Amino acid sequence: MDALWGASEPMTARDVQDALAERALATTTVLTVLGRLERKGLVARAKDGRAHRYRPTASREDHIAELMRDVLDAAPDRNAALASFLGSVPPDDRSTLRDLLK
Amino acid sequence: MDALWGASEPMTARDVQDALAERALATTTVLTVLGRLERKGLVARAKDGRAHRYRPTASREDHIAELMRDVLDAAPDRNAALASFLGSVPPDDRSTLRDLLK
DNA sequence: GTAGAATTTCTACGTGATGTAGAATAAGTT
DNA sequence: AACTTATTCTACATCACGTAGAAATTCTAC
Repeated sequence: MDALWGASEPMTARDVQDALAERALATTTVLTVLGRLERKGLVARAKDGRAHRYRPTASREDHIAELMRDVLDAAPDRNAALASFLGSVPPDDRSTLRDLLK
Repeated sequence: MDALWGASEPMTARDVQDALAERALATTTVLTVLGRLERKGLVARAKDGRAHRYRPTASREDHIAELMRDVLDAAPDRNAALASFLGSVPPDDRSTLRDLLK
């Protein structure tokens, strides 16, 4: 659905439809979904001639990070949740985190 | 719903119903939900006399951690996602993580 | 400037998850 | 055996989501 993370430029609905050509979606389907994504704040759009150009409001990784925070926010004990998270994640991730926290 | 994280002992459906007394749920409602949670592997049950005793299969924090991993697994670039996560989280959390990674 | 094509909006339908609970059934208790 | 209680099965409303048609809007080209 969010195959417009994969583009560098904002895309029109037509562009999105073409990018998802394997699925043979109707144009209205693409528009409906883009509209719903906009309502949820995941994409923004700007008029461009007859059409609109849609772009993600956050990068895919930023979006992932936001979801992770949302989940974490549900924890009554954040520290315990973070500890469990660290313990359950592959060692490479721990290395990454260690480096990033320098 | 999962107010049985809050108990130390496995609870019967009746116990759960009592714990959620404010909601005045029918007994069958509680049973239905517990059954669905069992199907999803979130709770396990063992027979105890006429009834069953239900218990969470993981602590709340472990469950949170699992959800966080599930989200992270959707990232094509884990490191970037982790970086964004660290950047978007309160400083206290970063301290916690630093300590845990020692 | 009007006909035609592209774009958008509005409405709608099927499916699956979830909150809710009744009817029927099973299983102890007295 | 009668009664209470727990469980299962079925069901319904609501919501998100994938999908798309009909209608309205808006460019474009003649």
